[in-house]
Amino acid sequence: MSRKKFYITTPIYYPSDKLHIGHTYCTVATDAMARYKRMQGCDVMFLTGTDEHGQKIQQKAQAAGVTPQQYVDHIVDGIQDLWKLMNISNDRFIRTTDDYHVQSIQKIFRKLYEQGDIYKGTYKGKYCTPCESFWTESQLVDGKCPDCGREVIDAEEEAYFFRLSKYADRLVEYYEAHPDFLEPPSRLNEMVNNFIKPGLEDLCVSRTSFDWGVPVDFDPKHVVYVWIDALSNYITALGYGNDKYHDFETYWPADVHFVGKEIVRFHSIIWPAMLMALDLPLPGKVYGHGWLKFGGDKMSKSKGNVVDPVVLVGRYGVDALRYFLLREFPFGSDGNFTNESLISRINADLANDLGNLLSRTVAMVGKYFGGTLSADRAADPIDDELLAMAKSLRDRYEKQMEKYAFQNALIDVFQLISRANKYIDETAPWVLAKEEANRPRLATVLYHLLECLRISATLLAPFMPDTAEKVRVQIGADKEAFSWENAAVIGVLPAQVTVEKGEALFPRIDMEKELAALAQAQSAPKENAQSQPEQAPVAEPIDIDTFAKVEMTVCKVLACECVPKSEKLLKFQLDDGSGQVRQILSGIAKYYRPEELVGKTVVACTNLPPRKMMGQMSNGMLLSAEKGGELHLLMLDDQVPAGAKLC
RNA sequence: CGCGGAGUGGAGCAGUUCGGUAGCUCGUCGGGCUCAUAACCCGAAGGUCGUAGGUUCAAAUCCUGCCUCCGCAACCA
Repeated sequence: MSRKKFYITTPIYYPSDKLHIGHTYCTVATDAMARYKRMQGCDVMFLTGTDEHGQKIQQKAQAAGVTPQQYVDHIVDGIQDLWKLMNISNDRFIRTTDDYHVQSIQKIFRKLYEQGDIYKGTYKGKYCTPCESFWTESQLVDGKCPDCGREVIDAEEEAYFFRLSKYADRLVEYYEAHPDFLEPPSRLNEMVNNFIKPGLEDLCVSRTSFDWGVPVDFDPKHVVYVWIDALSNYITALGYGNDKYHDFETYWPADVHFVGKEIVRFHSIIWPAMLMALDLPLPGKVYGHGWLKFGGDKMSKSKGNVVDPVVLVGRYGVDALRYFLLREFPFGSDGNFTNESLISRINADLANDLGNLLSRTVAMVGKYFGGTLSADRAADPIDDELLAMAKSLRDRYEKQMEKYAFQNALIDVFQLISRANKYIDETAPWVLAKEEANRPRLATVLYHLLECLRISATLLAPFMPDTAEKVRVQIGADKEAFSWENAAVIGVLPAQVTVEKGEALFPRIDMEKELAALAQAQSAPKENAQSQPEQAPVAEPIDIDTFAKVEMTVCKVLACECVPKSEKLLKFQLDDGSGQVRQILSGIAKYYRPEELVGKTVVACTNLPPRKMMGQMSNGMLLSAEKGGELHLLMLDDQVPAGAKLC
């Protein structure tokens, strides 16, 4: 009988920047799942990789003065280092710049073209020749280019399209027949309501505006756009359309794609439609996990609240971070990352409960038996509850893992750990140790504790591989004792087991000290750690002439009102000293109420091209100052006259 | 009426599918123990489950209205 296969993937990440904790989260979850399936005896294929093409990379490389290939090579090195650091056990790592992938993409593209699922069409739009930009009808301002205000002409750009619309009905049928295809279920509603119901449009799958991509081999001025290039990685990495690998038959379809919720749409609509077109089976499941926020805010570079996994691993170790990520947050929903919660998890669960249980158990075997348990036993009814819990843990854990409920699986394991700590109190080994006659009973109690540690550590191994190994060594178990089968059995360790006292698994952390240290480590720019070519200077230096081009005019606020249906915009009528009323829209509705601004003296940049927002014209930009989420409109003394120029 | 998620003891969450004594972790207070990483164990205080109605013998759970918060999309020049 052949082993059951299990194929699991992460998204392929876009190496235009350093990866952060969100990518780490997804990859760690995938890794835990892969390790769990391996432990169960499955033939696992765990794939991750990088999506390296596209305009953004090309631009970044150009800015850094290197070739796109050099640029991505450098970043990908960093990503692979990060996965090594995080103890990620991926079986394969695909780069969309790998030859075999490129070759496959060309074949896929050609096949779809030849069978009519891809057709050559035209992207119609308005073209502004000086700006070399395409605009849609709705983007135009007064029928003119929104950037420069000049005339635009009708123009067409040649492009290839994928007949996505053709598959809309089949997709809906598929969702109905496989309600588990996309999880959590709320995400499916979102997809159907937002994208399928309004009608699917054919998808533009090639570009001519940049060339860092896979060329269409029969029409080389086009490059294949991200949809086909990136999504196909899940099959090209198995050898579909190439000779590099030969296990497509073995592993496809994937059992599950783990993806962030921002790319659920691509994986639940475009990817299945592509597979239908290729006449291939669809993946078993797409799981859209949530995002990690930081202190309630979305993480973003500009807010400076990006959590760097490397810093955390350096301070607390890989396993602590891996555990925290999967224990603290329900996999399907957004989670709020805070340094406090991280430290408190480590202290409460890993140091106090697990680490301390190991430490006290091993210490007692040492103290009372010289490190090797004697073989005599004496059972007691008080053991029953603990043992029942230990024996049944594996099945409860399995149920949660099969649902990708990592959080609940870990909670189950720690219930046993807690119960074992309580068992020590109930049995009071230090009392038993006082009378020689109690030795069999004492040995029994300690043996039970060691067995609970063995079972717990076995089941924790997918989450904390290194820690499980440390526990194994300390409790004197051999590797076979840590098998999936043994995790549901009591009595696996030899009766006369010999323990080996070791270091504390997780030293307790001083919360206050660490918070201070972390705040510093995370806010201080890591100048030396930044070896990336993309490190741009904080601001590009400009000369005085460039600066002088900016016209800043003092204006009086004549009127100010909210823009209907807009959360952010306020509409200003301003006296700029010209005698004409100038209208400017500004995204500061969150910070000011319109009536409080009337009559104020403000500064506007007045030589920006006009721009349309929410259907209204804006002729310039009001100056304000922002830091750390606070914003203040620049206001001058009311004696400054309207029309005065800043210089 | 753009789409979606969430409101449960001081904090963070589970429970809502298929109504039936409101649960977990942290924190606080009191007690116990000494094997252990000032750890562990027990107990207590603390919630009319956002709000107003409705269905029901019974609602955190089902239905309706409303309020608040948070994402996404269109607007942050």
